[in-house]
Formats: sequence, structure tokens, C-alpha cells
Amino acid sequence: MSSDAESAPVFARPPVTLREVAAAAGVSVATASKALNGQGRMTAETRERIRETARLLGFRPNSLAQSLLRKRSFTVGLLTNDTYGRFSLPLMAGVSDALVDKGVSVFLCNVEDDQRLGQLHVEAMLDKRVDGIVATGKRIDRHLPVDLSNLRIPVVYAFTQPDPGAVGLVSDDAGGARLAVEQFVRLGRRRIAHVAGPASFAVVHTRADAWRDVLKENGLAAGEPLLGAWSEAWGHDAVAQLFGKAGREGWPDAVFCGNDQIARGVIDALRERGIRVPDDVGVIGFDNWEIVAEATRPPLTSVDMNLASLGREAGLALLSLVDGHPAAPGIRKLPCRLVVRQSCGSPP
Amino acid sequence: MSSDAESAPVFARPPVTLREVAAAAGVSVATASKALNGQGRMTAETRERIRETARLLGFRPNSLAQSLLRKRSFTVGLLTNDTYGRFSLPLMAGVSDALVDKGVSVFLCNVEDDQRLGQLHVEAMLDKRVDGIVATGKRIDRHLPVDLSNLRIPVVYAFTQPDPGAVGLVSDDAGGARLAVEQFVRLGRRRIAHVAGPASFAVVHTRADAWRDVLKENGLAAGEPLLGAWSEAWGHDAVAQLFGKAGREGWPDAVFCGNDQIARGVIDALRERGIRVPDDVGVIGFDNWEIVAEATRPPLTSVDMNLASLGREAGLALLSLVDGHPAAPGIRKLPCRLVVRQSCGSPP
DNA sequence: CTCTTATGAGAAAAGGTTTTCTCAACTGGG
DNA sequence: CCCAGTTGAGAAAACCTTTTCTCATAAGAG
Repeated sequence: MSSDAESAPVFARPPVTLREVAAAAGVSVATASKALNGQGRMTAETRERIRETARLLGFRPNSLAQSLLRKRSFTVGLLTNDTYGRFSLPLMAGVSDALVDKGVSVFLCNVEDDQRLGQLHVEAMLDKRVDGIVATGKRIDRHLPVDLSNLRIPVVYAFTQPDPGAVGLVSDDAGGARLAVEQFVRLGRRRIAHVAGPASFAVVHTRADAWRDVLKENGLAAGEPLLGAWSEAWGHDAVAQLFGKAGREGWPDAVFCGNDQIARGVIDALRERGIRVPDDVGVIGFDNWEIVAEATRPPLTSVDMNLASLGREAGLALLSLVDGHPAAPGIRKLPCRLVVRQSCGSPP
Repeated sequence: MSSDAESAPVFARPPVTLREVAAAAGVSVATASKALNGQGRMTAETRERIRETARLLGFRPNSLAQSLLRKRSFTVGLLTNDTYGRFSLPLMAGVSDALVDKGVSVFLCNVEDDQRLGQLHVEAMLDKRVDGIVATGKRIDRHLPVDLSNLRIPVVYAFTQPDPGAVGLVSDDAGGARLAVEQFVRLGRRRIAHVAGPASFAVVHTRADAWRDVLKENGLAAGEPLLGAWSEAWGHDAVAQLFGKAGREGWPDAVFCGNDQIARGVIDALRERGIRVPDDVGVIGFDNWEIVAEATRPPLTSVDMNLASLGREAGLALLSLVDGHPAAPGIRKLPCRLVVRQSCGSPP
């Protein structure tokens, strides 16, 4: 019975259709369909025979035909403007991960910051009848260059500014900052500085506020955060500002940085000044960009925004909307976690 | 005539079908289809009336129905195992870029190094009748954990090991290395060392061979490359090896590094030893990872593999295969380019 | 033995579009 | 006035699957 149906050239031959399975099994397409889907009534023998035939022929149902009928394409679009991808990629991987098991595939749409490109991608997705869209970007406080507000299909915003009334998922930046600062407090640090990113980013203020709050809650002095850029160079400059003054007793004993690049700059600058990390000064970064955090000397303690989880949650939220379950609109904040390495020091 | 057909709630209403357009224009669906596609014969007046009706109703043809009939889904799959995405993302952006203008959308499939996940994604893509697949990975000399050899649809390999007889696109690593070393030679450097990545990578040997060739062609002494890891730490260690010996006259006056992280480590280590870059020693990296190259002090000259172009080429090559144009199998190497910053020095 | 009910399986419509035929009406030549 | 040819437009099949009906046949009840 091993007259293998596969010995003929497999490629270049059109896929096996249900009609062919039905013919081979000697039944109608209707019966074949029902047999394979566990629907309808028929003898167990018939059902099994059809299934075996399908298996033998390597039948796989045509998703396009199914979609046309069911009005569900098992396809979603993922819109991003993060070309560089440091944030987008884990997020995308999370979305894809959450959906592939349910048979849902993800269209990748890189729209840069280009209106025309955004329009083009959205139209292509709608034409292909995606079941929904995940919109994601490189910063939480900016809109993508596309209008997704009247779209007839559900949209979930992840790590980007949602439209009013829409479902949005972002990292809990305040919580993340608290984790870092509280870690310092727990380790006995008392003069905790904050070297932040540029003032134009909303998260910079969110994190700075949380930093100040924790200091106050613990009766510690809170000055102003140092606002700058997201770069190593700014980390260097900030160290010059913080540690330039003569009196060593005015120096911070901990620096909470706006991202890992700043932290890297801070640590390098401290080393150049002969200030030891973490003995003299503890340092914590943000983003947990592993390739940077692990190359820093000493390895950098950093706040991780759990972007893959965020992506997974976004994927599941979208799926739930697609299935017709209503979701509370508004922004849901997902917790960060602190990845402790050596730069923050250990308990005294 | 501005009785806007759009004032009713647009969302939650099923998309406009060709049948509705035909009814509204008072013609048959056949005529409507032909009018919109520029096919068939009819009065210019009829054609225009139908088009206007379609425009007014916001008609967009259902891609699923079209695909079913035309046996082309205008969809391709992009398979990658580069979760971290430093290489994949520009490549993916390139593929997507090249295709979006032709109305082709890209399924993103992250398969990690997981057989099961690969299988799952490939089956999902086939079921959705993708027109072709671009396979890409994080290194040129490894296969993805999936078998794409008998697939009935065309496959193009980009930046990953192709199956025999398939079409593959990779960067010209030897050429890239030549660019770097020849730049040093042109700038008058004479003792050019090579701090490479781990021996287990094929590109490490490709680049090392090119490095040696250029040295020989120019009558310069070529020793052995220093094999290590793709890390900053290895860059540090390599400097200790190269510049540890007493006699300053034995020191290299240029270091060609296997990637930008190594280069970063090399430059940092040189600074710590008081050796000036580029005055005493020139440094060139590989990958042109901008965020690293630009943060290095001084900014790092680096070889760029033009991954976005590679992606674009891969997309176009796939499209050409899909259209039935045969392509010569084998590996095509795309040129790199040297991005000159300050770390390599300037003409003497 | 007749009537009802359960059972197994097929026919047909639906989904939205494209394309090939078919056909009526009109034009112009003889 | 008749016939060939052109023109405009519709009918229907096709793509592949799912689902609702319909309909024999067999089984069971009276």
C-alpha cells in the first residue's frame, strides 16, 4: 500500500484541492469538507477514509477560500515606524509569537515617518482583509503618520500614542523608574542623581517624577534631573557636571540614567576620573539593551520594559477584539522589571 | 453634488462589493469589473460612470477573491531567525520597501532556531498561498531550521546559507575587507593588524584572507589574524596582545576589526594605554552599526554591508522568479561600502 | 404492513472577483 | 432590403471551501 503519491515531482504542481480529495475518496466535496472539519453526520468509517485520503494526498485547505467565506483572514497587520528596530523587534517577535499558534500570520509594515508609505501599507492591508492591526512605534508619545481611527477593524496600539477611545498598551515607565531608584535606596545610597534624556520626550518627565517621588518618600533630597540627549556623549557631559565641583562630599553616590547609552557614557566617564563603579557610585540604566548592558564595565543593571511581553499582550488583546469581545479602551500599563547586574552595587 | 456617501458610520459596515457598485451604476458585475480594470469594450461614458460610482462608494476590490482566481496572492513570506534583529531589520525593511510599491505585502515569520516554529510558519504561509519566500538569517554560513527545498514556490536566500541550486544573495565580505585594508594602505599605514571574530564563522576566514591578500599585494608583512569573539571585551584583550610587548616599533599602526563592537573595545583599550586614535593607530570596524560607530571616540570608520539594498535586491529577485522569469541559481555577492569617519585617520 | 423518525450523504448556494462566451442592436456595403 | 461585421453589455463559469437544505434509505414503533 506504499505506492507513494509523493514520488511525482511535488513542486510546480498545483496544490491538492478538496475536490480531488473527495474524488479520490469517492464522496462529494460536501462530505469531504465535513469529514475533515469534524462536522456533519457520517459513519466513522467514511470519515476516517476521507481523512486518510487527505493525509495521503497532502491536502491543505486553501486559506484564501476559507477566508472569503468566513470573513476572517487569520491575518493581522503590524505597523511600525521604528526602522532601527531596537524597540520594535522584540515587540514584533512578541506579537508574532502570540499569534502564530492560533494560525494568525502577521504582515510587517514599515512606514518610517512617511505619510504616503503609511497610507499605502494601510490600504494594502485593508485590501487583503486583515482582521486587525497592531500599531507600534519607537516612542510612546508620538502618533504614527497614519490615521487608524475609522477603520472598521480593531486596532491595538503598543508602545505608541493611541487614538482617543482606542486600546493602548505601554510600559509602566514610572514603575520602572521606581524599581531603579528603590533599588538604590535599598542598597543604602543617599544622593541619587538622575541623568535623563531630552525634555521633548514624555517618558523623560514620567520617569523623573517617579525618581523624585521615591526620593521624597524616603526623606532624601531631590534636586532637578539633568536633561540632555539619549547618547553616550551626554552621559559623559553629565558626569562632568555632577562630579566637576570640588567638594567630594557633594557628589552623588548613585546615578539613575535615562537609557543604557547614557549609562554607558556615565560609567566610562567615571572610570576616566578614577571614580569606582559600583563602590563609589552606583549606576542603573534603562531599556536593558543587552548588548550594551553586558559590554559595560562593570555590567550594567538596567530596567527592562518587557517589550516581548508587551507584544504578546498586544497580539492577544487584538485577537480578543477580533473575536468580538469588547475591551475597555484606554491605556494599559505593563510592569517593567529590574535586571540586576553589577553596576548598582550590592547590600552594604 | 456633495451628498457625501461617507456621512453614515463607515466602520462596522461591511466593505463595498463590486456587486453593489454595479447595481448603483446600473450595469452588471461583469461590466463593472471590466470598467475598473480597463478591460473589455464599452462606451467611454459608461466606463467613466462606473468608475465614478466606485470612487464615490469607496470601493476597493477584495484581494482574497482576486487571489483565489488569479492564483497570485501578492503576498510573500519573510523567514528569519535573527531575533535580536541588528542584521535582519534593515534587511526586512529593504524587502518590504521593494515590494510595497508593487502591492505585495510581507509576512514576518520569526522562527528563532526552533524547528517546530519554522514548520509552523512555513505551513501557515503555504496555506495562505504566499507567492514566494525570502529566507534570511543572522549569519551567512548557517541554514535556517526549516527545509525550503521542495516548496513549489520560489525561494530567495538573503544573508543566509542557500540550498544548493537556489538563488542566494549575500554581502561581499572579501570585498568589504579589501575596502578597509586598502584604505589603510592608501593612508600610508604599514603594519596593519586584524582582530577578527571567532573561527567558527565562515566570514571570519573570508575577511582574514582578503586582509592578507591586500597586504601581500602591497608588499606588506602579513602575520596571523587574531581570532576571538564578537565582543568589546575581546577588543580589549586583543590590544593587550598587540601592544603589550615592549618595543614600540613592533606595534601596529592600524587595526582592522571584525565588527564594530570589537573596534569599540580596541579604541577604548588604546585610549586607556595613552595610544592616540587615529594619530598613532588607525582603526576600522565592520557592520557600520551606526549607534555604536557614532558613539565611539573618535567616531568609527566602518564597512557597511548595505543590508537594506541586499533586502531590496532579494525582494526584486523573488518577484522576478514569481513572475516566471528564471534566475541563475547560485550565490550573488553584493558590494559593501566604506563609511569613513575619523578613526582611520586622513592622508599624511 | 404502514407510518414515523433517525441516519448518511449529496446538491446547491454563498463568498467576491475575473474572464470567456454569447447575444442583441446597430452600422455600412452591395 | 439583406447580410456581414462591429460594438456594447450581460450571463455564466471558474477559483475553493463551508454550510444549509434536501432526499433517499434503513430502522423502529404501532
